[in-house]
Amino acid sequence: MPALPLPEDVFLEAFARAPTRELAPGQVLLAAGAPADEVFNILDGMLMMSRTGSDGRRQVLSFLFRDNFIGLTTADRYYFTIQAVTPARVACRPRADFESRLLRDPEADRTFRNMTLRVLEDLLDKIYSLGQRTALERLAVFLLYLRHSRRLADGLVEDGSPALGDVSLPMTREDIADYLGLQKETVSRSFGQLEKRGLIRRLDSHRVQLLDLGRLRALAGVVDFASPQRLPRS
Amino acid sequence: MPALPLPEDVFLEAFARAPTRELAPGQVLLAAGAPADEVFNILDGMLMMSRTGSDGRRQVLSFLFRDNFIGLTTADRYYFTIQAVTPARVACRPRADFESRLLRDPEADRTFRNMTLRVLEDLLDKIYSLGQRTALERLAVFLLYLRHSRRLADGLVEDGSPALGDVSLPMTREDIADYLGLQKETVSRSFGQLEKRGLIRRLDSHRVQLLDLGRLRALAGVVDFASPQRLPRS
DNA sequence: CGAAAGGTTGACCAAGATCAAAGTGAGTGG
DNA sequence: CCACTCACTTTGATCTTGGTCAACCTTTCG
Repeated sequence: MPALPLPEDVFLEAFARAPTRELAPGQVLLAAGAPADEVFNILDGMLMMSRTGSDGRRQVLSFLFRDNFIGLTTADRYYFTIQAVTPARVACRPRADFESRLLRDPEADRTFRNMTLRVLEDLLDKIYSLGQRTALERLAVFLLYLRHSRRLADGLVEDGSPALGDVSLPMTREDIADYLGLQKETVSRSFGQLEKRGLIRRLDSHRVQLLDLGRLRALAGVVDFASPQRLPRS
Repeated sequence: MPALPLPEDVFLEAFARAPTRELAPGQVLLAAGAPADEVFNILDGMLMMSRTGSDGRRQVLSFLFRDNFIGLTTADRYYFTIQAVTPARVACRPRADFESRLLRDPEADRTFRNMTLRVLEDLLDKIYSLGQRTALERLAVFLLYLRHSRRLADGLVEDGSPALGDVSLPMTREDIADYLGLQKETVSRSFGQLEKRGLIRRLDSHRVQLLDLGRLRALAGVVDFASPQRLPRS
C-alpha cells in the first residue's frame, strides 16, 4: 500500500524505537522501481507521492503529513516515488518486520485494514475531482484539504485558535498542478481568480489566507460527509 | 470498502451458501446514503459503481465483474451507488457476519487486506489517467482494461482462444464518458478516431474488435518505472 | 408502426494548454 | 552588503482539446 493517513496507536507503537531518517526538500525517500523492502512513518514535514510516465507526464498522487504511513504494496517493487517537500523526518522499519507484525497481531492487522479502506475512500473523492470538477473547484477542494490535513497533523482537530484561515503551500505551483491534473499557469490564474472573488488572500506565493470558508466549501461542492447527497439514476 | 476485484478462495467460501439476488440492467443494488449493512459478491454480470454530485455531475468509479467484492466501508452508510449494467446475480451477506468472520479468521483478514491494497493500486492508475491522459489515450486504456477484466471474469487469464480482440461494451456511451471524465460526444468521436487509425473496428455500438493491441498499448502509454523527476532543491 | 432512448455527426464555443515574456525572491559569490 | 543568478511565479497572447448545442440516424420496445 502506498500511503495511509490517519494511523493508529498500534502503528505509532510499531515505529516506537525505529531508526529515523532526515530528508532535505526534494530528496527522494523511495523511487519507483526500487525493491519494496521498507515501510515508513512520517514524524515531521511534508512529503509527496508521485508517478511519472515514460513521456515525462507526472501525476502527484498525494501529499503526506505527520503520522502518515508509507510503503506497503502488494508487489515487490515500488511503482511510485516519494520525496520530501519540506525538510522531513521519517521512521523506518523493514517491510518484513512490519508484515510479520501484522500476521502476529490481528488487532494491528484490523487497524491497518481500516486505514487502507479510508485511504481508498479518499482516492475515490480524488477521482471524482479529476473527472468532474473545473480548475477553480479543484483548487478550492485542494486548499480545504490542505487546511484539514495540516490541522490533523498538528493535532488541532476542532476548529480552534490558530491563524484562522492561514494555509501554507510549501510545494511549487507545478507540484500543485500535477496534483490537480492542470498546468502550473492555470493554477496561478486560478489563485488569482479565487483572490478576485474574495475567497482567499495571497500573503506570499507560499502562503494563502482562506477568507470565506463557506463560499470555498460551496465552490468545492463539499460533500458534507455526514449526510447523504447522491441519487440513484433512472 | 467499495468494490474489490480478485477475490480469493476464502471469500468464495464465505459466500458459499449465501442467498442470491437477481438484478435487471439499470437496477440499483445499493444507493448512496443507505445504511451500509450488507456486502456482496458478484456471481454473474456487470455492475457499475458511481457517485453523483448534488449538481448532477456523475463520476463512474468502476465497472465490476464476476467475483468482485462489493460493499464494505469504514462509514455506516454507502457513499456511492451500485447498479447493474447487464442482467446480474449477486450473493448477499450481512455486513456484521462478514466483519466478524474477518475478526475470527486472521487468514481471511489478511487476504481481504491484500485485496484492498490491489484495488487501491488500481485507483492510483485511474488517477494518473484522469489527471494526465488525453481523451484518446483514456479510451485506449479503457478498452484494454475491459478486455482484461472480462478475461479474468471468464477465467481466461492467458492469451488464449476466444474471439481475438472482441470486447463487448454493454454500458452506454454516457456511462463510458462519466467513467473517463469526458462527454458522450467526445467518447463517440474518440471511437471514430481509433477506428480511423486502424486500431479498432466497431462491429456495432456495443461491440468493438481490437485490431492492433501493440499500438493500442503504446497509445495507452503503459507506465514503466521512470526515473524521479525533481532533484533536491539545495 | 411510432415513440423514445441512445448514438453519431457537425458547427461552434470555451476552459484550459501552450508559448512567451517579464516580475519576484532566495541563495551565492564578489 | 550588494549584485547576480537561477528557479519559481505571474501575466499576457494565442491555440487546441474537448465541451456544448443541435440535428439526424438507428435500434429497441411498446
